[in-house]
Amino acid sequence: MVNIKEVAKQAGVSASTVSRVLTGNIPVAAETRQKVLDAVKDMNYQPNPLAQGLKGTRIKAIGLFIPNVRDLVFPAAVRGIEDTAKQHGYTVVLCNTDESIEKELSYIQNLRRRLINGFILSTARSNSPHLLALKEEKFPMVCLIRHLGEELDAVVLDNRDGAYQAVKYLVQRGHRKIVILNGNMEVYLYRERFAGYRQALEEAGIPLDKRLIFDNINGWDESGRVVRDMLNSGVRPDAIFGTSDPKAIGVLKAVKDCGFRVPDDISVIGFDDSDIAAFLDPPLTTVAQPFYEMGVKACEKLIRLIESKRRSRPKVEVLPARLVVRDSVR
Amino acid sequence: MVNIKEVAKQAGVSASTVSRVLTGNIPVAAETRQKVLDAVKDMNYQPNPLAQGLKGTRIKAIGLFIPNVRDLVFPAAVRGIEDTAKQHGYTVVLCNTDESIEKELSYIQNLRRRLINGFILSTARSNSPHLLALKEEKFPMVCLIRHLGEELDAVVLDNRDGAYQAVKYLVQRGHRKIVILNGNMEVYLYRERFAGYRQALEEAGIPLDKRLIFDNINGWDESGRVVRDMLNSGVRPDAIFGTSDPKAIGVLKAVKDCGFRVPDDISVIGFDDSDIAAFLDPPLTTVAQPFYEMGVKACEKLIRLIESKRRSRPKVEVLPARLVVRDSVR
DNA sequence: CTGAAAGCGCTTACAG
DNA sequence: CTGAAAGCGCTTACAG
Repeated sequence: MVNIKEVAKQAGVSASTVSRVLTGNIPVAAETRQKVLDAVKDMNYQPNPLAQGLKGTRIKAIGLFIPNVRDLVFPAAVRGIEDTAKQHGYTVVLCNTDESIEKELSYIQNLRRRLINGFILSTARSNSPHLLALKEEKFPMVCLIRHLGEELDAVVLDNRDGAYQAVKYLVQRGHRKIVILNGNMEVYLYRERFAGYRQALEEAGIPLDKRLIFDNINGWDESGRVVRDMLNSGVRPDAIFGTSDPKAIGVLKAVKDCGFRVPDDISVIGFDDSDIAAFLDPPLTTVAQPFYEMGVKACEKLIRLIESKRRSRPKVEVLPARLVVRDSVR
Repeated sequence: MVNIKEVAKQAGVSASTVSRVLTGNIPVAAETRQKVLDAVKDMNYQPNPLAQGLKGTRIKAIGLFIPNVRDLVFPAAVRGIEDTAKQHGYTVVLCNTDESIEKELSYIQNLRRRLINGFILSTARSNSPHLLALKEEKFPMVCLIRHLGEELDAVVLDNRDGAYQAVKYLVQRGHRKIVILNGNMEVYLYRERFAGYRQALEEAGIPLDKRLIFDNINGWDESGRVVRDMLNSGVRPDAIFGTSDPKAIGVLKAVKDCGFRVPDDISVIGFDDSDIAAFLDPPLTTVAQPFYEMGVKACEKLIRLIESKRRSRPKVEVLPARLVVRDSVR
């Protein structure tokens, strides 16, 4: 690999000059500049980012924390982030945290030292002191999809309203006995979605029924199991609200496995509008979360944070939720 | 961030000594060693990987090229890779190439200079001179899922046999008019799958029928469109073989949209056994490609390549395909 | 076994 | 506008 000295030699200038034309913020005579540019092109020279990084220049990389790429919902966001990063010359390091604090810590340990200029976090529970600590160090970071309150920049959906819209729609269609399959209530977004559920029911004068409320459910296997147990035990709801598409997918299958039709016997509604939603049978009615766009926004926000000198106050950007009506609700 | 000098000072030794105990391959007196370790622990010191990288030490990062994380099939492989990488202290940089040579080139340009120790490529078409060139430079790399012949290490499935098993199964179940929806024939793996299709038909004495063979089809939208057109034009196959699960998913929907039942009227078979396959309706019969395990294997192979001095001859590891029978074939 | 020195490939004050 | 020098934080021959 050719280095700056060899380029300097070929161009007949000093290494300093080469560096100056390449970094670009210090003026160089047009003629000299051209000679350097020619040599650079000729030798196909590219500065070593490690050396640049050592000098404090940007290494142009960001760390992305998500629970699991393998979850239906994250790839679209990841793609939005990566596309945006690439566009700005940044590289993205993927970290699967499985929502484990230990894993997060070990990634942070590993990446913190200048190998990365900032983080996008899609992983936060309410108690994340290690993340707040990073924030204290002025490490650029933005939360995506999930967030930790007002202290950190974030791009999130209006989760309460999304759930509200979903359940309100169910109510409007005449359903009253509405099951909610919710995620871990330690995660802010699930608390919000529950709040939306409750609000819609309250407005309709439908009392909360503990037997219809299921917490801390993850993914399709778990949601399927819960629904099967419920149905087998004789409970017979009008509709089931899965607070994520994976949960709704588990519901779809479990309901049919138990001999009921969707939506004729039981309506199902999801949350996410993942890529597969329209291809399910029946096509899933669900609340859209524009993952790709959210990824783009989060990444742009982060790069702005990294590249701007002064810190402005953190802002959490709340995007509107939108119900996508397909055929899984009667 | 504390650096090696400060640690040396606290431990009362030279920076050289600190470096020696940390890298570990040069002997240090037990007592000195302990002092250093104490200081390191005390100050929570971690060497700056940038500086280490500059000196030629491993930066411990790998670049992962896939067409698109958002495709159903890649996340599981990505996860296998990332888990393995993490276990070995490596970091993975995700690159979505969209099968574009230009994108690949720009990633290579960007990552080559020591920011990455090697590549995992899941992206190769048959003409990939830029990848072969990397290989020439002795850059460690391994192909995953797709490969480029014998010159490069690789972990792939026995694609021909997988397709053969699928179509043979169809034939055994009494189907004769079997449509194949195949991918881009420039991709080796799709040529192989086609070969398997042909072989199974030949063995059964069923002549190839051009009207049942569709090439260069990508993803569910395209496959759905093709199937709808075919069905509307009056062609009525016994079975449809989608050479990837996404294609099969498009088929499932299109067939039903056209008023036919799966599998009663038309059987459908896929390839991949993606996570969602069992949750489709009907659950999809498909050829399993153990993505996670393949990711693990590829990553281990790459790390071995990176960390071993001498190059051994490239080996392509071909894993056996396995048909997973569910309910989409009559 | 240990320290002082050189050097990895850059960038950026410091002179001129 | 340009060059020589120092320095980023390490590692590793070179002496001792």
